[in-house]
Amino acid sequence: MNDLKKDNTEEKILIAAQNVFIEKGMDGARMQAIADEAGINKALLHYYFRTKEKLFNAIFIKVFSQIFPNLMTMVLSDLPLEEKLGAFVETYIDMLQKNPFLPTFILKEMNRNPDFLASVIKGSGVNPQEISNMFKKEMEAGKIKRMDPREVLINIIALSIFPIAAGPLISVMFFENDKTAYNEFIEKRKKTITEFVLDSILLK
Amino acid sequence: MNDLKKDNTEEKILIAAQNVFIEKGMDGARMQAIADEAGINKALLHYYFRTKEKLFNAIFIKVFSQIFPNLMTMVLSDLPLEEKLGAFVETYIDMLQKNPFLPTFILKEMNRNPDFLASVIKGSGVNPQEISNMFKKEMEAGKIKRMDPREVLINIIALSIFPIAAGPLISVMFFENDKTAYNEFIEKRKKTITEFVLDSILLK
DNA sequence: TCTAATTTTGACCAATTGGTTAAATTAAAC
DNA sequence: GTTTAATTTAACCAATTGGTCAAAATTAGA
Repeated sequence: MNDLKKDNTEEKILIAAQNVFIEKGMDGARMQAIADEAGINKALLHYYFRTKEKLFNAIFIKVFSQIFPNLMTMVLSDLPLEEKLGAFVETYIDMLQKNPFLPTFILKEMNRNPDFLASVIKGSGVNPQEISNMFKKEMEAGKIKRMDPREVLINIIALSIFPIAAGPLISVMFFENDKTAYNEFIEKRKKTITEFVLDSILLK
Repeated sequence: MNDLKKDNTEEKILIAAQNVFIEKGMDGARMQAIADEAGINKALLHYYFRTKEKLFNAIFIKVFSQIFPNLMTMVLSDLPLEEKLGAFVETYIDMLQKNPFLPTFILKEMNRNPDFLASVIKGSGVNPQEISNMFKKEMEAGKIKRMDPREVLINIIALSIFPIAAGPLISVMFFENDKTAYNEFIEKRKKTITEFVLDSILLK
């Protein structure tokens, strides 16, 4: 058997499936559309991934690992908090700009199967405890205000994700659907989110 | 013709459709499921709303008006900013707790038809300009920091909506899927979001 | 009460969709 | 080169789904 050929087809399928699933969701995605985008026969799709659900699960796992990128390495770096936060927000929003449908996809499909979600999180290597500990240390060092460290993290993520997930809405409501103006707004947020958070948590 | 009966059936359909659409989305929703939930025949569904798309559009408009509740009246009240913000966050999160699928529904289905989205927003009576002006006045009065007023509003909404939209994720990652602990967390946020925002924007 | 309009229903339909199968093609093993 | 196994394809299938239709039931109006 030629591994090269097999890997190639499988890879093509995974890329195509990710595109279609992220845009249309599980229910809106069509196996035929995925086959077309991969440039293969629909039967071949079922040859590699027996059912739509199995293919979807594979994609969900793959996508989930992308949404929490080098988050952990950043948190564990020994940069000062200000720079750490700035770097995180910037690369995170960068990634979201390239994959604007990603947040909504996760948020929507997350509710499909709670047990599966739990297993995906466990397998993803994301360790919120470690991030919380990082913030706790900064609190004990008197650098930032005492508060629930989970809340700090969730606030940062919320401020980063929401304006992209709600892009079309914000674009229409605040920028008369001018995409350039909206993109500039998001671009600026790479800096202002950090300021906003630091102004709130830093002990002056 | 008996208006009472007609209104009753139509109302039953609208309620059932809202439940099904919000949980399953446009693609995942089944006309049969809506008919069942409304306790009527599927043909009757098509008698009142000719197509699935027409029914969906009616629901989207209805739901959209719920997600920005008495927002405008709150903004226009002459309470001091601190109380205004506190009241908004509290009632807003209250509403979201009762309709946890609502944000994801809007975020997902928003991309289906941009023109329709724009028309819905225009018709919804939400006026972001007026809210921006309110923040601008507070800036000119030297009460809060000078910044893009749109950003203030979006940050408040992001901090309120995201932790509910991402509920299952947060529940698993931070609370070992303990719903009670998660709910307490959200409950506390009714206060802490306000503090978080005020700490950041207030001029001390 | 009788009639016309409206509302409700059950049976039905065409199109779509996920999935199968058997045959054909390609690659690997000997 | 022949055989064997893996990959790819075209044709097909059963189930689901949005939607229709004609008849039945209910209501309104005279």
